Amino acid sequence: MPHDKRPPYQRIADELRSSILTGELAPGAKLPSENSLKVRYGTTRTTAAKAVAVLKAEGLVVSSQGKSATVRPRPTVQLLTTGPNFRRRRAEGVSNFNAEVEAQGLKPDQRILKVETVPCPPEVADRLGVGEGDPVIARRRVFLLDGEPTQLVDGYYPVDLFQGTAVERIRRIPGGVSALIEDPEGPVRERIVQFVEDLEIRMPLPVETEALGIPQGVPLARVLRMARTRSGRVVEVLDSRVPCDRHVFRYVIDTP
Amino acid sequence: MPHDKRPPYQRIADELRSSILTGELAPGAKLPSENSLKVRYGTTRTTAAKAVAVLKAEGLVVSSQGKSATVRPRPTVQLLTTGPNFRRRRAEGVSNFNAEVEAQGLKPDQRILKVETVPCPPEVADRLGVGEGDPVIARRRVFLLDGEPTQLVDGYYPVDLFQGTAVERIRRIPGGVSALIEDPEGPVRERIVQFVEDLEIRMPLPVETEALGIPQGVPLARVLRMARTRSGRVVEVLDSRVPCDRHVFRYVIDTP
DNA sequence: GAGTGGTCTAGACCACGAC
DNA sequence: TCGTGGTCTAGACCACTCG
Repeated sequence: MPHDKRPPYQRIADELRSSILTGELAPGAKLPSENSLKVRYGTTRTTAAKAVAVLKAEGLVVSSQGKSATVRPRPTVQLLTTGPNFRRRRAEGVSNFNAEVEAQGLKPDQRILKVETVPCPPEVADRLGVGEGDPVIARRRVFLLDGEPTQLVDGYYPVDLFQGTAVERIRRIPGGVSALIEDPEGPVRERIVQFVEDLEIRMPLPVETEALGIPQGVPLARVLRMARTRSGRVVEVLDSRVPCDRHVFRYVIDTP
Repeated sequence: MPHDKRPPYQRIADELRSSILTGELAPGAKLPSENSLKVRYGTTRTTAAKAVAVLKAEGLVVSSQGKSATVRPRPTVQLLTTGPNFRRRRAEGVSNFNAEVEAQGLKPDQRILKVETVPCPPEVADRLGVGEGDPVIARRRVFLLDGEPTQLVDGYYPVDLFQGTAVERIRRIPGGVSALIEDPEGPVRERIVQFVEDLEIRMPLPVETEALGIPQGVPLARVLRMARTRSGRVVEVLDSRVPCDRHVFRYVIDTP
């Protein structure tokens, strides 16, 4: 007999997990039903269900009513952040997200949900150098991958620079806001020389789960990115929510 | 009456979550006991426990036997990655981790668990430019924060460069391996000009949970970092596991 | 010792999906 | 229609912590 120090539901979870990690149960494959687990391990369905719940919390398994639980597929899109990359894409007039996604053979899209002037939230105020609660322009967008929502991206812009510009209009800006910032005819007329990107990783809240269709056990990256111009002013703060089952991050850092 | 479309355990979870997010239940505070929830909501303890389990899976709550469930504290240490930073710390002879942690008023430490020559794992082989299974030197370390394990860091090094050097000895290398790589008297004698850092975020496996003391509902970042020298050769691959409840990431990207 | 969470049993009803 | 998972009840025993 195996030493049964661990409770039954963990033993069941352990064995299923091994099958998944060795590839015996491939991504997309069906797990044994809770009833068959109940029989196989001589326990109740409640306990079998708890074992499956463990694997869902680990992000290895997804399930929904009426269907068999299945092994979750692995992440797909790489989000690549490098200085030269940004510069090249600015020149080409494509957004970073679109370029990355297309390079990986998928169909990107984005939708502008809302553009509004709002009191500045604290994490943004810190970075943008305005007072908390001061008015800022917020552009709220959702990025799509093959038609499915895949990122929520809110852009924040100082009113003193962007009031009355295309940033305030609920319409795509050709080449993105970065292009407008660097446009020699635009409201800023300065080059962006630096991005600072902060990643905080946590489990999503139910609102985020719903908005992004995140399955159980999938972490969320909250990415706060500020763009600084040559004069040192922060002209944009992006606040993104990125589900970690569909993305990996790559940063390229050159050392002087 | 509230429309009870959502099941009772979710309603309980919702109310507790609100209390946590508004700060009414501060980090470290005790949650109501499962028995008191059972009474308050007129249900069974099983259901109350499930509500608490939801919050644990969301990483908002931690619990253990005999003690009240409590609100989880927030992350602390920032891991800052920038080119100039690396260069400065190389000059000062301190490691990045140590510098970051000390700057934030905590006591860093690291322990070398093992140094061994092993068959190269696939993700490392890709990056190091050696065949999968070819021998490589692996330095396995654990980083500590105030005495608690906080990161697992495995460094991989090509044997042709580092066999017979300090990299093979189970002892700290003054200034770190980077210093040895750039040492004009060392085995490589080239400057590191670039880091490429890949982050994959997922929930930890039980082995990782145990090794790092990760509470439920806390994601894990697996960071694969390669260091490239001026000649283009990758001379080091670091494979780290970083619990996301104790760290946030910051990358600074300069755009040419 | 009293109270806490961890885990289990043995049922039940329901919503949903596949056939 | 039948099998699936989603959820619940009403108990129970245990290990642990705290006062």
